[in-house]
Amino acid sequence: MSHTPEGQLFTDIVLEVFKLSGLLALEGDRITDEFGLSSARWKVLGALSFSPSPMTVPQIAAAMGQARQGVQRLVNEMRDDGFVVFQDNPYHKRAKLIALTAKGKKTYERVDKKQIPWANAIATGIKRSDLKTASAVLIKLIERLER
Amino acid sequence: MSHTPEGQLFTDIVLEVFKLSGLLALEGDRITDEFGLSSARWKVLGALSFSPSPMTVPQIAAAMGQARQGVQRLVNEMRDDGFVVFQDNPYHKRAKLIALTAKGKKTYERVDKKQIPWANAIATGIKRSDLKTASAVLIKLIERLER
DNA sequence: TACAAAATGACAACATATTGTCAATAAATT
DNA sequence: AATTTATTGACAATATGTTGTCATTTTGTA
Repeated sequence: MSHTPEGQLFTDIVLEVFKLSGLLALEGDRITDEFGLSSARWKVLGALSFSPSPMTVPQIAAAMGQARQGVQRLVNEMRDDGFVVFQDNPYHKRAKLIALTAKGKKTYERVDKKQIPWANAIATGIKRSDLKTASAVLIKLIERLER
Repeated sequence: MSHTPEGQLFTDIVLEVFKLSGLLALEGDRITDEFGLSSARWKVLGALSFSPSPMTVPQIAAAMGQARQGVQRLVNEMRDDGFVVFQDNPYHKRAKLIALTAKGKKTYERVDKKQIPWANAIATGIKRSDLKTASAVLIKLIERLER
């Protein structure tokens, strides 16, 4: 048995995703450093910012595609540093709702502002349609791996 | 200042890459576990397998987009476990050449065989041209981040 | 309702990966 | 050739992330 053409292309993409993920984490650390954040913490703030309502730790972990225990540790530290706050969950005694504090919101906005010119510069000159296709393919792959 | 359409799409891709990378590492650990490997070790074997000649640790790290120290630790452990061997480098006294042992080659082939049907299944039904586009976009982004 | 199964947070162990430092080696510069 | 700069491996500290266990709480089911 050998790779189908599609299977081979997917295998190529796997290697590229690993490499790109490492490079992006490095750059994310640089961008967020001055705000007391890191790539990992930035991702948590992002998940909370995109959500219309506070989330529990397992929900954040699912959104990030990570184990809940690692996210729990990050969230605990970010609470100690004042970026998030734990709210009582009326529907669940154990699973607190994690909400952004004013500091958390403000910091995320500052990072976002700093990130914009960087993102624009990197994406310049790549066809919009190609970026859309790449994004759609990645989403499809994520869906297939989540099951 | 706000995101250009391309910049916004790139930002979406960043989040997708992070999530996909985590999911792929999980699946890679499962696939390689029975062979005494992990996603991280699999990537090292892959870098060596793709190269026509033995590589030094810094070369492997560059190919993987990672810090050399982490790769050094992996390589040292993989030598202890018999997957790779250090060869004298005629051009460099300190930087040994890392080569696959027979066990390393054989193991990589076995993992590859096990990985093929998985890759084919996941990629089935996604347009070949879309996969090609996604791969090309990722490569472009990697190049821009490496500088 | 009562009981079994799943979810959650706390804690610990371990794997992965970056950053920093140091001494030895190699490469570049003057 | 001599000196400076960069590279490399070893080692340590730290951050990130997975896995496993346990007690508690929640959810599903008989």
